[in-house]
Amino acid sequence: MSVGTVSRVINNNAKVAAGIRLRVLTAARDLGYVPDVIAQSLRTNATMMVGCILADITNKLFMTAISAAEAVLRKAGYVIVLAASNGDINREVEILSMFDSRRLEGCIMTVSDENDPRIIEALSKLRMPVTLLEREMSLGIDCAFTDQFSGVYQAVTYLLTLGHRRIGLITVSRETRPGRERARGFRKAFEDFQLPVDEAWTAFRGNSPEYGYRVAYGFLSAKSPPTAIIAGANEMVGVVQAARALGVGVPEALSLISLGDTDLMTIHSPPLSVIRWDHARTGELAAELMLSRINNSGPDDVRKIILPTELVMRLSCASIHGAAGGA
Amino acid sequence: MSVGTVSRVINNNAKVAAGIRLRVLTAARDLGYVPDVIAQSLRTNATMMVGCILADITNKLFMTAISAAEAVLRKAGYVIVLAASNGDINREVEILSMFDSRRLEGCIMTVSDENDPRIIEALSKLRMPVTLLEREMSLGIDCAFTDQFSGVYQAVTYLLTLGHRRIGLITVSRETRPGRERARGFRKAFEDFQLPVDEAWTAFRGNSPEYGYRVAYGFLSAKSPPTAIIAGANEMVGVVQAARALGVGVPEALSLISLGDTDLMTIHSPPLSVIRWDHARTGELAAELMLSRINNSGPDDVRKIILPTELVMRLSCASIHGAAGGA
DNA sequence: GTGAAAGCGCTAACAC
DNA sequence: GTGTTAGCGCTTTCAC
Repeated sequence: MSVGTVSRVINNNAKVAAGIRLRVLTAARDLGYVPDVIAQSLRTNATMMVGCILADITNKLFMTAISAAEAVLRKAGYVIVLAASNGDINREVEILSMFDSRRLEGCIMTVSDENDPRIIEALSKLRMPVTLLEREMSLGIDCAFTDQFSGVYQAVTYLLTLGHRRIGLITVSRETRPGRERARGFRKAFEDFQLPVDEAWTAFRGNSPEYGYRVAYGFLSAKSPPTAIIAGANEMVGVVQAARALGVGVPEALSLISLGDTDLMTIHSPPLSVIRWDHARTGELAAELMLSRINNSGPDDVRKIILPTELVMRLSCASIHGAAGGA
Repeated sequence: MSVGTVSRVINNNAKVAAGIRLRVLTAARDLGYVPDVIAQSLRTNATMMVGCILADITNKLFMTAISAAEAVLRKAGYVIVLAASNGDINREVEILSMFDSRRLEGCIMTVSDENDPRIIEALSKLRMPVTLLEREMSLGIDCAFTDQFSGVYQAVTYLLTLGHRRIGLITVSRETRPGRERARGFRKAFEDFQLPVDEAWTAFRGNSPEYGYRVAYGFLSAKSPPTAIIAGANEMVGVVQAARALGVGVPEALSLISLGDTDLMTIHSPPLSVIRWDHARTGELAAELMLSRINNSGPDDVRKIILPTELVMRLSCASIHGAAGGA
């Protein structure tokens, strides 16, 4: 009963005599033997770990994706190493190189700026595969994201139809796919209505309630303020607070649409209309992309998965002509 | 320039001639050399990883603690391996043994049942140190938790003072410290008021909006329903929805106090009074306990850290004698 | 079907 | 100060 044999039964690989196998197994149990994954990793070059980098690991929407990713990765024997970047590119680069030296087999992440040369360089000289979550880069990197263009396009179109013309948009940076696509959807909706695009009420430095509050407070204090605001789920918290602070009624004086659905949106009264998508599915798909990349299965070319968004009408949007209504 | 020397400059340990050191460093940079942490780990027995197990990694309040823990662990060179148990003890045991075979150096976790023999056995034969987050066990395990007894005691006392007598409590299982302490605080408040403890309106199978909804719906449909409900932050979402569904006004007909503060509580109108505590601090302290355990610094005996809670009065509680009010 | 032995990339003890 | 070497716990040829 040599170490080789033990190894064989542990990995129940080759054919081992049933008797020996049993003896090894019982001995292992009795001794409380646990294979040392570190040593295995050194030998096999497989650490069975994938990294995840998020700007904020406290964000429920993103963590919903990570949670789903964790479930599929776990099923494949992988474990998740989680790190927060706070939206700092330097930290992202740092974490990436740390993941690299720890030999993680892949990384699912949200870069904070798709165009920053530092991250581009880091990513291009990385030995492990990366899958982007809600991000897109021209580096031959797989990604899974949602159709924020259509989401905002739909939201703006809806508001335009209700008669709104001064429409606010408070969201994340355009250095990132969602911000860029949202800006694009915003413009396109105006254009398709043959209306001049009015970007006076757009703000792209989100992602926090504080930012939402500050910007919305400014917007709503103007001489002729926007009559509707579309905001990211995080920023929306601040928007609602600003409206309340200024005594601006929803939806009579201000229509609201959140980009991303949370408990908060239905608790608000009136319940907020939202652009919604399946965060968990995003994470699942990102994990599957990752796994097939790790296993070298699947096609060799870059894969980009795009998921739909939908407009959920609740009661936070009113017609500008006076009558309140949810549709 | 031998491997030994290289190792020495990488770990800038012993004295290496400045010239050699420089040569090694530049060579390393030019070749893009990254030390293999796996090999280091095998050799030094230090993986520089600590695990975290949460029932739900989507829970913002707990992730706030983990995020803070991650920050302090990172400063010490550690990385976090995150796993979700879904509140399933078997999975907790499984994850623990997986962490063990991966040689993680420690684990910060929330067990789902402090009394389950399976987890007790697993924990007692674990080679790595464990720190409990919001949990307490009699196994000589360090823990960091908040004073939920006082929180609920304060909340109930406040409501009793306002004249409420039928008070609901919807929260997590008593197999877990917070549930147990909340139950204790509930009873104690009644006793100190010389009032019979009325546990008709308590429910201890939370932790979800759905549960909150179901229970609150039942409570509020009774012939003489509770006039106040205290509920965990998650459950509170459902409580609010149930109240709305049944047309029960807050605070006129129902006073509400949330156990745990979230954006949601201030967005609700009227803003909800809450029992609040510092989630981030909890995580920080758990991480510090962990580090000192790993480094064998600090005293050898079990350390239990208890953090305060506070009552934040907003506008969701009314006097039972008719007049609404926040205090 | 099983044992012996090499070697994964590193660190640390030991010589010099 | 620096080079040499053993060995961390495992997997995987290669003999038998």
